[in-house]
Order: sequence, then C-alpha cells, then structure tokens
Amino acid sequence: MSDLKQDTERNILQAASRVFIKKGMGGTRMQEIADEAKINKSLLHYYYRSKQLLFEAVFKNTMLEFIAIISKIFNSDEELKIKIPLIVETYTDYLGKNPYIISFILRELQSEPKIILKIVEMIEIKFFKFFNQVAQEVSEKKIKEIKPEHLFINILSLTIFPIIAKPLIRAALMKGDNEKYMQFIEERKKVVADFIFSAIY
Amino acid sequence: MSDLKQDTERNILQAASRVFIKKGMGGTRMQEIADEAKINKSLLHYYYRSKQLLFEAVFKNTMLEFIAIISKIFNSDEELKIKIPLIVETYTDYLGKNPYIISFILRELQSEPKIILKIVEMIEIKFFKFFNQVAQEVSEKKIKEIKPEHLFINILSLTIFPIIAKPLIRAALMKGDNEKYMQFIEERKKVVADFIFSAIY
DNA sequence: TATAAATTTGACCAAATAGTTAAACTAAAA
DNA sequence: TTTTAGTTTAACTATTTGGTCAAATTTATA
Repeated sequence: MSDLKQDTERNILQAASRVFIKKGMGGTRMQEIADEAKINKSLLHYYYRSKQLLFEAVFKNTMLEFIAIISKIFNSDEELKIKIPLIVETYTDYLGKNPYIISFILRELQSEPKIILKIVEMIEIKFFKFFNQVAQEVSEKKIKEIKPEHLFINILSLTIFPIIAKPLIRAALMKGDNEKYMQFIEERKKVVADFIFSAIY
Repeated sequence: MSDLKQDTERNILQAASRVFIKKGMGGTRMQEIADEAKINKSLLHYYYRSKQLLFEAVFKNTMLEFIAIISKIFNSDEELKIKIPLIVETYTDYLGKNPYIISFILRELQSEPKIILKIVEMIEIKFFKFFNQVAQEVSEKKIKEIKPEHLFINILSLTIFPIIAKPLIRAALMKGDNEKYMQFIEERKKVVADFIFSAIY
C-alpha cells in the first residue's frame, strides 16, 4: 500500500469522523464527507464500500479511543482518595474538549444492536481492576459499603450527563449564556469530587 | 371543528410521537407515521403542513410533558430529607417506563437551536422553589454547603444517565442481559438515594 | 520508455422520500 | 333532495442521496 493511498484513506476516515460524530449516521450525507475531505464522492466508495462500512470504521475507532481514555484513568494505581478527584478532573476536561463524542456513541448505540455485540468484549474486561480496588477498599472499611458497579456508574453519570445535556442546561439554568455554562462545568470538577468524597468516606 | 377531525388530528399526533420519539426527526419517514396512524400519507400534510411542523408539535408536547413531570416532583412541599429519595424513586420509575423520551429530547436538542429558545421560558422559572429550598436548608446548616444548581444537576445525572446509557451499560456490565440491567436500575433507587444522602448530610 | 496497476474523477442510475394535486367521498346545511 | 364545505385518498412530481461505471490520470514496474 503506497503512502498516498494511506494518506487518502486516513484523510477520508478523519473527515468522516468529524461529520459522523457531529451529525450521526442518519444525519450525514456522503457528499458532505467528500466535501470535508476535499475529494470526489466516488473515492469514498472506492476505499470503503458503503456508507454503512465507513460508519462502522468510524464508530469502532471512536469507541476504542473512548474506552482507552476512560479505562486508562480508571485503572491507574493510586488509591481511591487520590484517584477519584483525578478521574473527575481529567474526564471532565476530556469531555469538555470533545463534547460530541459521547453524545455520538450513546445516540448510535440507541439503534445499533449489531455493533454493540462486537464491542462488548473490548469493554467488559477493562474495568476489573477498578472494580476490584473498590471491593477491596470497601472490605477494608476504607470507604462506605457500595457495589463497585454503582460507584462506577455514579462517577460516569456525574461527569458525562452535564456534557450531553449541555443545550438543556444552558437554556434552563444559564439563559443561553455559553460562558456561564463553561464556568459551571469548570466548577463541577471540585463540586463533583467533593460530592463523591462526602458520599463514600 | 368536528369530533372526527379532532380525533384524526390527535391520532396523527400520537402516532407521530411514537415514531419520532423512537427514531428521531432524521430517522423518521412520513410514510411510517401514516402507517402507524393507519391513514394516508397526504392526511399528515393536510393537518400539519410539513414534516418539520409535525415534528415541532411532537417535540413541544413531549418537552412540556417532561418538564411538567420533573417540576412536579422537584417542587413538592416536603423537606429535602424526604423529598430527595422520593424524587429518585419516582423519577427512576418514570424514566424506566418511558426510556425513549429523555434520549429523544437530548438527541434533538443537540441540533435544534431554534426550538430551544422558544422553550427556555417554559423551563427556567420552574425550579425556583427547589433552588430556594436547597439554599434555605444550606443556610440553616441542615445540609452541607452546595450550590442548588449543582445538587439539581447531580440528582438528574444520577437518575437520567443510567437510562440513556442503557445499551452501553447492559453490554459492558451485564453481558447483554436485560434482566440484570433492569435489576441494576431497580437497585439504584436505594443506592442513589443513599449516595446523595451521604453526600449532603 | 513502455506497460501495467492503482487511484481519481465526472456522469449517470435507481431507490427513497417529502410534498402536491385533483378527484372521490362524507356529512351537514339549505 | 341538492348543495356545500370538510375530509380522505390515489397518483404523481421533484429532489435528494447512496451507489455504479467507464474513462482519465497518476504511479509503479518491466
């Protein structure tokens, strides 16, 4: 495979990612991807046979990146007291900088049962370490009794939801002011970390 | 306006709601709505001029219902110690029974800035009572220091996120088992209430 | 350089889909 | 009963859109 071919292929995938992540599978037109990549529409079909296959390549990529980032944060070696504020801060920053990614994943998973199954294995094994750590610290009475899965989902809920509900929150609580919303998210780094801390210690 | 006409109009709106809420604006075909309502496609255009207008009617309806339910729960008269577990339980039940509604709202808000503006006023005034109550109980040292907006969003996060992330959670944590997922959500009624309780008392 | 292979393009096709229109039908009013 | 207004339908249109294909162009190989 020549360098040029690799370039074109990557160029297409990146352009497709930008468009798909913003507009979703249903809202994206092949022509729009071609424009974004500054190439002919036929080239999309030359490298990726169909819209569906191109979408799956994008989705898989996005999902892998997301899982990599999330599991890296959750599976570091610090004890929870150190780790949880770190998770909240790092994760809030990441989501704030890539606000479309999580909405994209959740939106597409809502209607794509086939892709899910393929991705299950990638995910389920990744959080054993964190789960074990929580179970361990519970049994040592370092933190209050809580099932690791629930603590895990609580952390994700508190960090992810405010990002995907941005339009709603900004409209309902900030009268449409984007600055106020961003400040609110910034505040949450400390608020959420304190909230979880109070809840489990 | 005759009874028949009202019936047809309502029938269309309800059919459209069912389809739009599941598949979204982009994913819905007018023919599908016509089939769901068991009428001719032209009738849709007779009563609602265009897909866009029909969609807006559905969205507005859905939003109003959602806001009504959520504000009713948040603005009741009990003190927080009683109210919060009630919010969590009632709200988890409602979301569990209507899992598509919140995904629908968030999904469509992601790409519809015009509709948002129209709906802002409806929302922003609705939660003063709850906000004041939280501020009050904080100042009386009944609960720990926290901004009302953050407590509000924390409660919503912890209840809503696990619903919209259902496919992800089920796949990653329950190996695809729907029963386990539903049991998990049921468990959360107590877990989340306890979690918040520990965090603010 | 000449030939073959890979890459890129523009023109085109078929299916899907929102929307239109005129005719048919229904029910109430005159 | 006849007329009129409101309702419903079938057939049609225009446009969008995913996808194809043969020709043109570029790159690699003999």
